Amino acid sequence: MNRPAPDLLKPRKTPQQSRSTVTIEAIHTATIQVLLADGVGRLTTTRVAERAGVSVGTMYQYYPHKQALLFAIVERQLDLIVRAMLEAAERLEGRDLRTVSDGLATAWLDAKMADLVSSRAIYGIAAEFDLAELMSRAKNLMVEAISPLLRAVPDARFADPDVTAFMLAALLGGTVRVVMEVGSSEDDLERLRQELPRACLGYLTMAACPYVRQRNDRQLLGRP
Amino acid sequence: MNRPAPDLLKPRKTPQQSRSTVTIEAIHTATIQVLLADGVGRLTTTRVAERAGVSVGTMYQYYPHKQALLFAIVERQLDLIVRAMLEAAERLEGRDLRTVSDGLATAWLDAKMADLVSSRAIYGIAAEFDLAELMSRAKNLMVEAISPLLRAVPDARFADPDVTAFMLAALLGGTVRVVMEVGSSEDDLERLRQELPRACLGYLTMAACPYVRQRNDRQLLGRP
DNA sequence: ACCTGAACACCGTTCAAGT
DNA sequence: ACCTGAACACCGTTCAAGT
Repeated sequence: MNRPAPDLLKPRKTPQQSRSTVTIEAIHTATIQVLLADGVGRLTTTRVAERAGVSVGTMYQYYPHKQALLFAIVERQLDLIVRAMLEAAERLEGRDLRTVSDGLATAWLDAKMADLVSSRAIYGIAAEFDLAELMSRAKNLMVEAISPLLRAVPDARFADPDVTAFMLAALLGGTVRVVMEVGSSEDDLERLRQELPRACLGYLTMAACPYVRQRNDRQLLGRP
Repeated sequence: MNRPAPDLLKPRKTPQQSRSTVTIEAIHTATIQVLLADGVGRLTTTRVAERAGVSVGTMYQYYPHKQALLFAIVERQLDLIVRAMLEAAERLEGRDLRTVSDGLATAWLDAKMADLVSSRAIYGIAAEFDLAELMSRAKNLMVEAISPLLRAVPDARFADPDVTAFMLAALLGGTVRVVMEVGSSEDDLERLRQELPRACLGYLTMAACPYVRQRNDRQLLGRP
């Protein structure tokens, strides 16, 4: 509903002189500062401009709306997380199911928990404007990384690695999101940390072909 | 951040005469209509009041903010879902692990998919204002329903049913949410429908004590 | 008890005028 | 090429005046 054309979300002007690059940077960091200090609800264009030391008009030369300010921040954060997952995927290529499962789950948790404040802030922003496309892109990247990883697991075969990767990405992303949004005491986060890897392994085991499941399960019995 | 006191979200005035009850109802349905017709972004107090056939001032006698309008809708929707889950829990009491797992997953999916439009609209609203408390309450109710259910499963023992219930609720809620937010083609929803029950069972099997896992797994091999 | 709607404060966005 | 800030349109909320 009411989604702006994608290119409108990008800075509308590319810097030609060095001073404008500085301006863009200043606006960007000012947005983060205001976001952390006052929350999304109190983030106004005037406040950001003031903090950045420029006039509102200047801001509108580089960011076409208020949304674009927030968009830039979310984009950077999603980038960090996607990169962490791609690195994990590379590192885990060819390892066994349990290692892959654990590796993905903890990589995801680490990436999200690394900057709790930013993560929470971003979930706070989420529906303030339309993040669907941005999230969708990030998710596709994850699926594209996980899918071949699943194919390369030596001790399991998946009927449809693409579907499994899709579901796994949704499971990881969604579970963490809900826990963080719901308020999430330290206890809750600790539980999440313990249980997410199990959920991940549980699903993957279930999605793998049956004989694998049995084999893998016997291994698990070895180490309670 | 910047959460209004809970009681401010409720109607500030209880109807004394029958005409005000009518007014409240009119405002409520007008909000839904505007939401569905124009989206959250275009929902304004004037528009709602106009559609309800009252003046803005009247609206503010019963709903202290714009947020309260949306709050009322989300509350009703969450209520429906929670109720569906409680009923499912009652129905599943004492059944075996697989039945319980499947029952919960499909009850959840059915409740969410029953009114796709509303569900999406609600996720769209979600961060527009602070739903944390509302969501938290709904989640607690679910955990309280699931936890005893897990205890009553005859063919499995859980080390900590509360933790498992907590995680299961997060898993169900989050996964569906992410898939719906990301845009979700019909294909994606179909995949979700197929995979969520497996994820649910996978996690529960993993969370159950090992000997159960093995037993349950043999059963599964019987019916591929 | 309930309703009205002009009035107020505030915010996002623009644009004519500057360097 | 880049910046300024008054001006405009719009929206959430209030309150004195009505029935």
